[in-house]
Amino acid sequence: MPYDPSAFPHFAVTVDLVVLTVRRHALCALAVRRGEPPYPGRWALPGGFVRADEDLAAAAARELEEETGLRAHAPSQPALPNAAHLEQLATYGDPQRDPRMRVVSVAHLALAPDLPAPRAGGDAHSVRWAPVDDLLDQDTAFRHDAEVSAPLAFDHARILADGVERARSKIEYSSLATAFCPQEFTVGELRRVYEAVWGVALDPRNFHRKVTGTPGFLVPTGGTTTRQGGRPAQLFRAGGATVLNPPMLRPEV
Amino acid sequence: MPYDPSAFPHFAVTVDLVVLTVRRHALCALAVRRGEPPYPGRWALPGGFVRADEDLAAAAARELEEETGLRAHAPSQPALPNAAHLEQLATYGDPQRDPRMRVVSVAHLALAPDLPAPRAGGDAHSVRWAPVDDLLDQDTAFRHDAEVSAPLAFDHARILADGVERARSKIEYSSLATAFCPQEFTVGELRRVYEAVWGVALDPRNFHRKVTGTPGFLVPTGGTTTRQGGRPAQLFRAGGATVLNPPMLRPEV
DNA sequence: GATCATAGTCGTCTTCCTGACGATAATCAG
DNA sequence: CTGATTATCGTCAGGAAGACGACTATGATC
Repeated sequence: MPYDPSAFPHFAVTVDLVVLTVRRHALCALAVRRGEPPYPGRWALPGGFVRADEDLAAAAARELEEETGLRAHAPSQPALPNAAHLEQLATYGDPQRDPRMRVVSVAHLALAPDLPAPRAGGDAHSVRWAPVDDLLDQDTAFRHDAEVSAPLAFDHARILADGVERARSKIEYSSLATAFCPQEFTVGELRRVYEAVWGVALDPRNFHRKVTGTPGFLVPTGGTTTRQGGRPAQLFRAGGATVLNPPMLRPEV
Repeated sequence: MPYDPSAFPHFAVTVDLVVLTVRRHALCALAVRRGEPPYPGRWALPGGFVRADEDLAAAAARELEEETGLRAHAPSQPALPNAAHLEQLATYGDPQRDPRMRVVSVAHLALAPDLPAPRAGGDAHSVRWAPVDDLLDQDTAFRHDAEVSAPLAFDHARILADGVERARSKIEYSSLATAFCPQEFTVGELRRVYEAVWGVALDPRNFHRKVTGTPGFLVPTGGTTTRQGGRPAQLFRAGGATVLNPPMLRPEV
């Protein structure tokens, strides 16, 4: 096929990952500390170059596995152990976003259950889960937790904010919140996911009525657990339903 | 800034446009006929290469204006005449999607009011509005309208389908349907937009109650019109509200 | 000019869903 | 045994939506 390679500009293409999980009642994102310029020592989202013969989704899945050990699952394969939800988020291509060269980044959003510990690629201190509120808080100059005292590198604060907003809105009308839970979970655990992602308190009784009354959302496994304390709670798996109609309503204030 | 240009692969980056409008009770998309290989003679979405110093949104706005004369308006400037809603849709980067080379396409979605006629770049026959159902119908071999008898070039059928689905879902919970209307419009005209985009019939009385009862959605201009026949209808402009809560419900079947 | 078709607008009624919240059940820590 | 904690069921009032009747104001037709 004839074409003229000089007839159009060349770009580097990367994938960046917004990997979210819920830890200790807080929505957290995976952050890596940069070792090299630009922005050495600053925290950034994990990511990397797309390879010459690699699809965008494949590149995102590869980066996710390299950083966390998590496998991405396609919508068709819903219940692998250690599998995370992965979807494309948006693409960022401001000409000035990387001082080195023209880079277009295709950001992806991954939602994962709480993991024992982030698997560092090599240096255990170079990757961590950080509460998104800390990462996005611009006014961190006087925080005593120096680990997150500078804003994210590049335009990653913007990307993270977009990913968080996507997650917040998407759990309203889809069953995506179950992606934050282990394979078997209780209604209370699912409720705490909503509470952490939205930053609100939900009425346990109304929440229970809503999720157990939506056909196909939850299927009971028969087991119970007391891992949250209190009365034993029924265990559920995510049902086949992917859309939630009518949606879960996010409280106003 | 030191870097090694051979350390990562180079890509061509394009923007492709899904430009939607409502004409004669049908949801239509802008299609251009390709003159050169690959896929000569086939219909495709408008689009083109991103320039070396151009932001993605700017490239999409430039292509939109080149093809239609429409200006894109940012969310801050809601009511320019001849302005269309423009937003990023998704990015497509399958290594095989263009047989010539590795091309990553950042697709954008534009919603426009019905236009008098598509402004061709040069050849008036090379650009047209086509009903999306015709463009997406794979089984067009025996249609007598030969103009749309072949599937769209590249992966543009997939992109168009994604754009249509985005529009269909987004008018549920936002005031985006007004982007398909002229600056002043009636409740009935707005209802016909929903009916065309969703392909359903809506009850005029319930629709009227819903849209006029949602604060900030519509503001009356004081005028009336009989351009639809029948009793004169009040004219409205789009109000400041961008989200629709509770949403407009799309009928089940 | 009377009649009719068309489109717009206002109400009513029933049903469903939600938010608020009382009450009961089953565990663990002392 | 008592209290704290969490889970689960039930009740009630208010709001929103679907179904649909009724009326209004125009242009078209006879």
